[in-house]
Amino acid sequence: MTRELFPNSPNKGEQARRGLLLAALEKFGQRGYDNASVREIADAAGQNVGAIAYYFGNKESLYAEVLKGIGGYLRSILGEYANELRGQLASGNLDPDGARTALKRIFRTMLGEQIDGDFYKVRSVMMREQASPSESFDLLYRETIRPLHELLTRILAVVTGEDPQSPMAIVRAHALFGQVIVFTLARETIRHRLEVPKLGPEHAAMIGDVIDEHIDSICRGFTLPQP
Amino acid sequence: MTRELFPNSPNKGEQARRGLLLAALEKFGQRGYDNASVREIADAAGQNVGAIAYYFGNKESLYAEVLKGIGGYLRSILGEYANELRGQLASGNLDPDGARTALKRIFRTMLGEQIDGDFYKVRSVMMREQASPSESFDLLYRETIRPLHELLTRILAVVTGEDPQSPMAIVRAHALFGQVIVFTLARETIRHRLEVPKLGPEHAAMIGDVIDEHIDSICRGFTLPQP
DNA sequence: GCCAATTTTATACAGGCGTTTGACTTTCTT
DNA sequence: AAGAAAGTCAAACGCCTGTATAAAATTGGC
Repeated sequence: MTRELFPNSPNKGEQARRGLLLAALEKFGQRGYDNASVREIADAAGQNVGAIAYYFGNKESLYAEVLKGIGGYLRSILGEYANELRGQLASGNLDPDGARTALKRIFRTMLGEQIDGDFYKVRSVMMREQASPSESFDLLYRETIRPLHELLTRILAVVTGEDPQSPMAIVRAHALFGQVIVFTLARETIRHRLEVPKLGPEHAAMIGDVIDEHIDSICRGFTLPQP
Repeated sequence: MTRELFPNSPNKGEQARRGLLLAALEKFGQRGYDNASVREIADAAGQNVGAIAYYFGNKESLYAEVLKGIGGYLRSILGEYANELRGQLASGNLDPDGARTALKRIFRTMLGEQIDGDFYKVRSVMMREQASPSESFDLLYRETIRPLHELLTRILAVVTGEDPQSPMAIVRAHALFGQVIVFTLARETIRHRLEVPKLGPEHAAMIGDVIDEHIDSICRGFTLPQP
């Protein structure tokens, strides 16, 4: 649960292992699982091809380890705050205003990470997994994606007064979620449309402002009586 | 500009060509560009491997043709209505209420297509292209995605009163767009969360209802004075 | 400094890939 | 019906892949 994708270590073997994991993340992200060859990954890590078999058994297990690392990293981003919110939800100490603020903070954090941070290395792997989930993706979904999605749904349900288990509440949370991750998933589209060579923190801030507005508007639809 | 992904033809050669394109779309969608082998595609089309070289030159050109077909199909879905809206925009005959209705209709149409329709064959290919755009994707972006995105931005700008060329208007349209396509891009996630084996028309309807609400709320944020 | 365990290395292997080739069959034109 | 054009097909090519092997080099504990 550190902010490091893969923890460092003084051991020689562990360092080689870590180097392979980092190189694998990079190459899998850049070129996809199939296009990234084990030789290429080993070269990028300054290792021999055999090292992958030695440390991970085979290519697929290396990939599974990379996904595990991604899961831990993603959880670490929102980890403490998410637990805090879970506590407030459990004790009933989250009112609609607090829930609205929490949503905005979560989305801001996600946006910041996705546009700066090490996330860019993680992004492509995640996107490819959404397009064609591997067996290892199940683990990532169960341990990382679903808990976050459930948390979002429960927070939003505080605002809307819906049952957080109801399909509509889940769909609503997913739609809101979509407003954020579309800037990751369809990153090239928005980058082209804004005609910028690269999305930076200033874009993350502006996107955050727009999404804040939308969150406020949508929430107001529930707290204000319908006209 | 038909609703057929690839037009049929009485010619023998054209039929073989079409069979290869359909099989290629299916296989590229199921397994990705690299994993779908030319032998596999040819088999699925009931053709010999050499047929791909004969009709398309090589695998990459076959893929480019598939992407072209996808572009035409996507344009055909909203084609007439989009042109109608462009006319209304050009003549200034679109008021905020009409714009809001148009947004809802466009999103409903997209949702319906993405959940039923032939779109499911197209979806995986599109998702993979977002993860790692090929050279052929540029064409798809320029001729299909960008025009739709620009249209959405202009319609939304009628409601918000923003300059449709301004970054905020573009970002706002992208966020709204995200609410819809997240049900395609992160389809597995919502399917798991709703605990259904398959998303059907009834889900498309419910999702449409939720998104309509959100559109209305967000638009009301601009038409009503801030409290 | 030694020995055992760990790590690194080069090489080999079988299999699948996209593509090419050239002979063959079918279809169309006149 | 004949000849040309279009389409089909099996076989083979060179290349790259993931993995296995076994020898060589390095490391760490005593």
